[in-house]
Amino acid sequence: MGNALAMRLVTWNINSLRLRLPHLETLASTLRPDVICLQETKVPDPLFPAEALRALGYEHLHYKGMKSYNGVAILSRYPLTPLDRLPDWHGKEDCRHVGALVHTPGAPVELHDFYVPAGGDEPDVTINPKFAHKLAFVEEVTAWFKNRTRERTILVGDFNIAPLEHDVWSHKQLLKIVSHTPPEIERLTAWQNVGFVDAMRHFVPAHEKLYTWWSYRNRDWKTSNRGRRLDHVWVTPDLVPSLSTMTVLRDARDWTSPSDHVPVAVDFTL
DNA sequence: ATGGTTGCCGTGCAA
Repeated sequence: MGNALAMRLVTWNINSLRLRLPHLETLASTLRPDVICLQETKVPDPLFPAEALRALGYEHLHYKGMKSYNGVAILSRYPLTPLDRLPDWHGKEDCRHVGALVHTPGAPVELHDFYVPAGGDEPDVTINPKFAHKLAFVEEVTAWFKNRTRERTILVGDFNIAPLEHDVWSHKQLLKIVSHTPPEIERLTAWQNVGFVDAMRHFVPAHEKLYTWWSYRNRDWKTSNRGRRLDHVWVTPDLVPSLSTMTVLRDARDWTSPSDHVPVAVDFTL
């Protein structure tokens, strides 16, 4: 970005960092983000392609990954101070959260990158432990943020919950589908109400459809357009005046061998 | 109501 006191932030569930490294290069050269938060990197730390990312201009890297599943990463042109001592959510070492102070040309901002559990297919905690895990994860994260100072903080990631009626293609048909059920939405809303503002909906009114994910299982994602907004950018209220633009990079869903999620970019004047 | 596809790997599992 031209403005020295600005930051372009992208969040993207890349669904395998190593497979889609060429797409990340495209993203880096076209949007030129200052900071990129990735989810589902699916790469153990010793195999993380750090050199390739540094070559793209992301000198500062903070990541936590494992074999085959999950994995999150922050790539930054600005120096990072990783937040160590983040909780081990739900007693699992499953690489769903990293955080760092980002030393922008303005004052530092605290950035959290989350990959919330998808929760399986059955929205019933008594028969589906993955759904129970998802609800418990959000509850634990909510309780943790209640005890922190909540200023100059940004939360992004694949939250795997589409909370608003127009965050899904059919509110009525998805009410019993994991990602849009009332217990998930209640918990996500409680988390947000700890002290965050939905930055995407700051730009796009609640009555307009807004999606970031289209299933692989639709032959023609664009025609059927059965999308959901699973990816989010939240900011503390003090950062709302610094929100400048927001872009959902819908075109990325048509890239060769795409992720099922598309990148979301937000520009700040910090 | 069901099945649809993808990535990880080398089989089913998770999404």
